[in-house]
Amino acid sequence: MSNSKLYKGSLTTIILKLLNESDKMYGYEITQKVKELTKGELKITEGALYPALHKLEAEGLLNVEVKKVGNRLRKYYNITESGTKESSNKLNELANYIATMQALVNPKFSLE
Amino acid sequence: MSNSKLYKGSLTTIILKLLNESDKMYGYEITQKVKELTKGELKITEGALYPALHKLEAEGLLNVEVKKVGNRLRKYYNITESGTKESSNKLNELANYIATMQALVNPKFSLE
DNA sequence: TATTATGCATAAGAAAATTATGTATAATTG
DNA sequence: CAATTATACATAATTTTCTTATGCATAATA
Repeated sequence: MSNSKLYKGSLTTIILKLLNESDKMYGYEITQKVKELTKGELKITEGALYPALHKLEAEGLLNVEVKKVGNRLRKYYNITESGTKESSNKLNELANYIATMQALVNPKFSLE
Repeated sequence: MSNSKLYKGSLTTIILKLLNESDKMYGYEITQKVKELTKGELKITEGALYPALHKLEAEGLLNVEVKKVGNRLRKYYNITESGTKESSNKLNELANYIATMQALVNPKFSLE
């Protein structure tokens, strides 16, 4: 299977990219950052985000550290070495997907 | 709900776009056209394509016409008026999604 | 003659989201 | 000061959309 798949896993890419750029982030912070960067265009729902974070942690791409801030808990995630590699893979996949879709939709962007 | 969703329905967009540009196409032809335009990057599977075509027809976005070619059947689909409108919507959604992802992934492409 | 290409289809299962809840604390607003 | 909104986590039920597997049949090619 050498061909790329139809892209449907944007969320993982977003999470890995953001965590690859910052020291650590917690879930709620990610939702706010995405809202800010996309001017409200994209809203990460909690029902999607938290399971995704748990999965990435289980796969060893993220580490988690619980911190008590005031009287509330925060789970800070930071990216692991293999998470960094996967982040790079996912970003390449995304760039490839975008190029592919542009070739389909706009003949001007034909693939070489 | 004014915000765009995470993009996961590329196939419908592809089908509507191709049919909006040609008089009529049949399923197998669509798979080949996509393969050609994307230099093999994207392969539409039949398990995804045929149900998608049936759904678009049920929604009134496509019309179907069965033709016998040689000794075999082909189902030619052509786009309806509302299909053309939906095609335009889907293409806008896609362009918007791409811009959003680029803003997330590459700060250079910040949304104005 | 066997494999590959053409042409349709559906069913089972997986993946990844939405929507709906639930719990709890902190801050703001009327 | 009471009610709402924001912060912060979580899970369950459901839906959507895909992959993989299978089935049937004809035409072309090796």
